[in-house]
Amino acid sequence: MRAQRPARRTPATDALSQDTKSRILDAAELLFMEHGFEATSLRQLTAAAGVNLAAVNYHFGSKEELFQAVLTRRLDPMNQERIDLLARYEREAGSKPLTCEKILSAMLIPALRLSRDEKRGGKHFLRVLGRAYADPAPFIRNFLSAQYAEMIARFKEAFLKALPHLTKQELTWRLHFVMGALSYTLAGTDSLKLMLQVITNDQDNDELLLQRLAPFLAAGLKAPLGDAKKLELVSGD
Amino acid sequence: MRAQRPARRTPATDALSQDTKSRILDAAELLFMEHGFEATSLRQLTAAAGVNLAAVNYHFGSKEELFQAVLTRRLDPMNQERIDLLARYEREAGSKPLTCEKILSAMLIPALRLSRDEKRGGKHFLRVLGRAYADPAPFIRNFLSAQYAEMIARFKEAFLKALPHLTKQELTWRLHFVMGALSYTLAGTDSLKLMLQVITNDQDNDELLLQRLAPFLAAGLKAPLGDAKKLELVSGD
DNA sequence: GTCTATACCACGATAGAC
DNA sequence: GTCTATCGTGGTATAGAC
Repeated sequence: MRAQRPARRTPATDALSQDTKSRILDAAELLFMEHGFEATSLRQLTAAAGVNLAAVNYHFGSKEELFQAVLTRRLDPMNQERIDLLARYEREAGSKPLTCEKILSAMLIPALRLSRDEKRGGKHFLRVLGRAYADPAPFIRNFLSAQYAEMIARFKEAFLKALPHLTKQELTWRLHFVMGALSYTLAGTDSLKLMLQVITNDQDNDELLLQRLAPFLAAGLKAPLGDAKKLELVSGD
Repeated sequence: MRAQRPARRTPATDALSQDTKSRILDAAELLFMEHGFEATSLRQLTAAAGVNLAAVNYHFGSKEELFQAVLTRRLDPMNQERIDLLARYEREAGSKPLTCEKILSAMLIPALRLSRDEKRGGKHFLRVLGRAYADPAPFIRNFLSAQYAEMIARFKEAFLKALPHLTKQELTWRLHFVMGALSYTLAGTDSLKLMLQVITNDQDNDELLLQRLAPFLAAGLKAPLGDAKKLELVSGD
């Protein structure tokens, strides 16, 4: 069989162990999820993928570029889905502003679908993504901010219309909190689960999780502006 | 001057370059903050601390145990402060249950004080901590869940009294979201700041940040239980 | 007890043979 | 496209100086 480099891959062709590039991506997604980026060696990665050590550098240029490829493969379609869903909701609503809950749905549903889709990495990928958010490596930070730029801008605009009482700056911070809680939750960090003694069984699935997260975030977004004295954050002893 | 190993260190003695152990801890805190745990080499760390390469293994046993020492040095006192502050609030309130805001204050104020205290690592440490939450390494996950166990248990109990309409399980999840947003925010991940185009100047300090975070979290905690249909999370496309 | 120099094997990356 | 050999650097262990 002649080796060739396909211009564009479809989900169908990714189904069972195919070309070198996809095998590397699949193995990388799994191992980065289990051990993180730095703690995953190219030697164990290429061994798991059944390819030569040098194949990563040949196909992706470096370990860092491989990581970006792992992220972009799932993240771009998911964010595009979010943008499209938001646009559809806005079309359906006509000139009326969307509710907070509706806008949140446009963020959460594509993430939920991805986490359920084993063919697209499922929870593996979201955990890699959640960890990437907190990574201090500049190449990751710059990459993520570029990947998210368009989606964030659109949702910010939608939230501004839904929450006219908030200033732009206030909304920016609240979106920061939303993204924090969201990525944290989707990443499913075990440390917190352990801390909180959560028993995660199969019934307690991602859909139920997001149904719990959504009201929490919606209430936070709609909250009245903070009063410093009420919270006694001024350190008086 | 005779070399000796003090049984217990005080903040005062940590003020200016002291013994090998403290110099290593200070350098580690700074470098782990800047580059993360895995990306920081013991060679650059010991060079920055002005000690020999083998000193880390002599004093701490391994790089992993050094990381735990970096965490425990700040985290234990902060969580003890949280527990004490909550107990004081409960004493002052008598038999009445505390408000959500008051309980959140007991969580946030010690964190805010730490972030402001340059002598205790300030923001450096909180950023290391935020990243540690998302780290998949088992030794970090187990360590953190053990360190937080007591604090979480006490606050959970307090919140249960303040929010009698929530089931224990529901509260567990909401605390998960709270910890997510909190650690994320305190960690101050630049990727999100970049994504959201936040201009962080000196006036936009941590106190202001927590004054914004607290109402958001309080509203989320007090939110009514979620309604799945309202959020249209059921994927009917 | 504390510190230093050094040796060890695994790592990411790359050049060059095939 | 793939493979092997090799380089500089990573964490770690230890022998011996003080």
